[in-house]
Amino acid sequence: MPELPEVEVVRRGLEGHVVGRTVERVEVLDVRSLRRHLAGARDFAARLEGRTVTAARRRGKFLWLVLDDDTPVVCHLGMSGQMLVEQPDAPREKHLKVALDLSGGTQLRFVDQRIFGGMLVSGGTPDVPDEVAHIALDPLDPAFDVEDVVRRARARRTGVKRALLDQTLVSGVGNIYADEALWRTPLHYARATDRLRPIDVRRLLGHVADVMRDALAQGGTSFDALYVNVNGQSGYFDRSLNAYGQEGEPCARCGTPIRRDTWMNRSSYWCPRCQPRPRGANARS
DNA sequence: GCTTGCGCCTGAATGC
DNA sequence: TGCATTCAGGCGCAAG
Repeated sequence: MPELPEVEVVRRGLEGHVVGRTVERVEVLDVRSLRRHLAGARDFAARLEGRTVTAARRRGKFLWLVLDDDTPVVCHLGMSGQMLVEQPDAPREKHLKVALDLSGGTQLRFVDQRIFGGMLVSGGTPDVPDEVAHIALDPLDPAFDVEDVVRRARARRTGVKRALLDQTLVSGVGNIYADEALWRTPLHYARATDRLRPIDVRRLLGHVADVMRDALAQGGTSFDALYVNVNGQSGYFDRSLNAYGQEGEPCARCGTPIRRDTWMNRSSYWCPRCQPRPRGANARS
């Protein structure tokens, strides 16, 4: 699934291959991918056709193209979304949802098996589309304010992993990177945020940024790499995962088998020795 | 106002 | 073999 580094790789691909091109024709193959564009598929197409793409931007896992009338077109990849630039006559993917014919004879395709993602023409500004307004900055954003996040995290009465996954506190952190950053710090996922020391939160946020930067470095920045990544060869994270998906494997730090808990209808992986489970007031999951 | 949990989706993996 | 169930999880939204 696309995590923030993958979304950034996609953004760079769009910046290199889509910015400067004009949308000549829009084909919507599955309206469910436009369900958040309330005015419907026909309106979506009308708003894009004839417009030139001037920028590709990102905050957290939200991605948007800016058109030459300053309209942002928001794209979210959800769990399974892909953005591909291909020849118009290339074989169509099974889950192709939206195809944009671009000037210069290429086609931008939005492919999404599980339809958790989608596209929409947004209100708001090119810098902050409406759908992104409530999303916090991500740890790779130059304006990311660590001390502000430390303060706001400690003001909450919740568990530390819940806080990491809350997009209004810090954006771009998914289940995989939350577990990896907690392992690196190390902290148990159920530690109460209001009982953490500021230095612990600072360390945690530093590890979140490091995990993302490591993955971005591995993911490459070429469009070839983009193809590789979105085509499911996710060698991207696999090599460097210490916790996520490692149930039963020895912890790289202490050798204790990694545990897996069911948590919030998903999984949490943790080392029982390095990340001891908190008790009493220190726990909040 | 803040925190918590559900539902959206499909297909691979698993169970009977 | 074939059908049913489980699991994966980012996000918006409603309920607590």
